[in-house]
Formats: sequence, structure tokens, C-alpha cells
Amino acid sequence: MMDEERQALVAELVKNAIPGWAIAVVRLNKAVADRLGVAESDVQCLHVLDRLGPATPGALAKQVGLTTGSASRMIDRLVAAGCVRRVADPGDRRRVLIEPTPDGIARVSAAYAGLITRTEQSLAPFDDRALETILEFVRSAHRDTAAELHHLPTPTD
Amino acid sequence: MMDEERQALVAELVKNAIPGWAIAVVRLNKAVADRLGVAESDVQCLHVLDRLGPATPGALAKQVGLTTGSASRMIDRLVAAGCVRRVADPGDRRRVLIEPTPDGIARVSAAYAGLITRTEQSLAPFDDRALETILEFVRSAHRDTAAELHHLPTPTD
DNA sequence: ACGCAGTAGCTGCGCGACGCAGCTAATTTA
DNA sequence: TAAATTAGCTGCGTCGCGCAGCTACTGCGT
Repeated sequence: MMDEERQALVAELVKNAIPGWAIAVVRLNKAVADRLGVAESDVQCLHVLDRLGPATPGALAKQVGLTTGSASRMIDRLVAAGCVRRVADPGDRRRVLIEPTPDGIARVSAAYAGLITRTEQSLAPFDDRALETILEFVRSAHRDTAAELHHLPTPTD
Repeated sequence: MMDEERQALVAELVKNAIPGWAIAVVRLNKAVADRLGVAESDVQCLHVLDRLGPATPGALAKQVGLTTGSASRMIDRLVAAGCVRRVADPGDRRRVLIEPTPDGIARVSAAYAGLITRTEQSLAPFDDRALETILEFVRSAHRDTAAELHHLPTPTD
């Protein structure tokens, strides 16, 4: 059985602190999309490309949570905005690789430069031991969220 | 000057771990909206109501990042879905208070019950000292994100 | 070698969420 | 009391999205 102190800490984290942060993150994502003049999906797509490198439209559709048709239009917009390029796959002539342009990467990272600076400053008071704890936590939170993504999508209810 | 170990930890956090989590959070938010059969803004609205209690349409519009007109339609949808109620403000007859229904609260928290359980399990290995560190970090990250929202918004701001 | 199912991506169409501008009603101010 | 301000709601155009169907290419089986 958990002691009360610990229970209160966990409850505060999962019921208040983390959800509050998550809500702000979603709002910020929308704000960034509005600021860049693109759809939220487009920003998400650029994030995925920035993290995973070139990918096919089909893979991007899965990552972003769109149908392949909508992903095709999304890529059209990003190409028109000069953020990505369509590159033919020589090995399979059906496939197309979507590749972020330097300008696309620069634009999206510029939008987050302020937040990164703020966060670095907020991390300053923590010692190395604490930073390791935080990193471990963030990674586990990422795993949990990703896992939930694969268990939740049951539209057939 | 920071030692290299510390610099690597901070860089990993702000350039990989946190963005990776944030991307998953945005995807999950969209997945939950799809699952509940409502717009992403609607889910965000329910979150805000859950955390802050009854609010006016204007306040909700600000919190969610919509115009008052779009917020009005959003509330129409949530009323139709049985998630919120419009309650007249007796003190100011122009104003309307939006109040979540028990059913609305229940539905949105049910959608996140799995994630909360997962997260509680992931927090089990951390001792009380580590949990305090994590809580402190999450709160500061929340503050940073919220602050960025007010500095980034519209170019006309 | 040939045909046929499977895969990858793109397009016509309708739906719905959004912003904008304008409206009414109620409150506040001069 | 009249004018200005605030709160919320509605017509209309725009645009992102899913769905279904299409073409092009691959690879499997006979």
C-alpha cells in the first residue's frame, strides 16, 4: 500500500499537472499552425519529418492520423509553401519520398526557438541527477501516450 | 560553463524527448476527438471546463483559441451532444455560463482513463524524491508553454 | 511469360469546422 | 436619457477532411 504522501504526488501529477501541460501543448500547436499559416496537420507532418527524416505519403498519413487522400492534399500544401519536396523512389516507381527542405525545417524550428530557450532556463535549477529523472519520466510518458494511441483507436463502438 | 554530461542531458530533453512526447500528445488529442465524434476544439473545451469549471463563451473562445462566433457553434455542438448546458447569468443578462454536464465530464475522463492507469504504472518505479522533481518539472514546463502562447500568438497581437 | 491480386498515391465530391462581418440585446458611461 | 461598449448569436464564403474511385506499378502464382 502506498503512503498518503506518495499517493497525493501521483494524483497531482496524473490529474492536474500533466493534463494541464498537455492542454497547453495542444493550444500551442494550434497557435504555431495559425502563425505559420498552415493546418495543424501540416505542422505535425513537419515535426514527423524533422524527427524521422524522409518518409512516404502513406507513412506520413499514419503518423499524422489522416487518410492517404488527405495526406496527398497536405503534401500539396507543404510543397506549395516550399516546406517539403516530392522525390521519386528509384527502387519502386509507385512510391514517393517526402523530404523536408532546409527552409521548412528552419521555419518550424524557429517557431519553437523561444520555447526551447525558456525550457532550458527552467531546467537550470535542476542538478544532473534530477535531469536524469526528468528524462526518464518524459520518455515513459511518451511511451504511454504512444501506447494509448494504438489501444484507443476503436471507432467501432 | 556547463559540463558536457549536463549539456547532453538538457539537449536530449529539449530537442528529442519533450518534442517527441508533445507530438504524441497532439496525435492523441486528435484520436480522442475522433473517437468521441467531435472536433478537436470541442475536446479542448471540455478539458478547460473540467479544469476551470463553468465559463462564458467568450472566455472559452480565448482558452481554446477560437473566435466568439466559432465558439458559439462549438457550444451548440456540445449542447447537442449532451456534454454541456447553457445557464443564464442572473447578474448580467447578456452573459451565459457554460456548464459541463456530469455525462460530459464522464465521457472525456473515460477516454483518458487508460492513459492515467498507464502513467500511474510508469510512475511506480520512481521514489518520492523523484516524483517531487518530476512534478516541479511538469509545472515549469506548463508555465513555459503557457508563456510561449502569449508571446507567440497572432502577428497582429 | 502471363495474368491478377495487392499496394502506393492521386482526384471528384460532399460534409463540416472555422473566420469574418453584421446583428440584437443588455450594460456602462457621459 | 443618449451614446458607447460588451456579450453572444447568425449568414456566408473558405478550406481541410473522409470517402470512393481511379491510374500506375509491383510481385505473386500458375
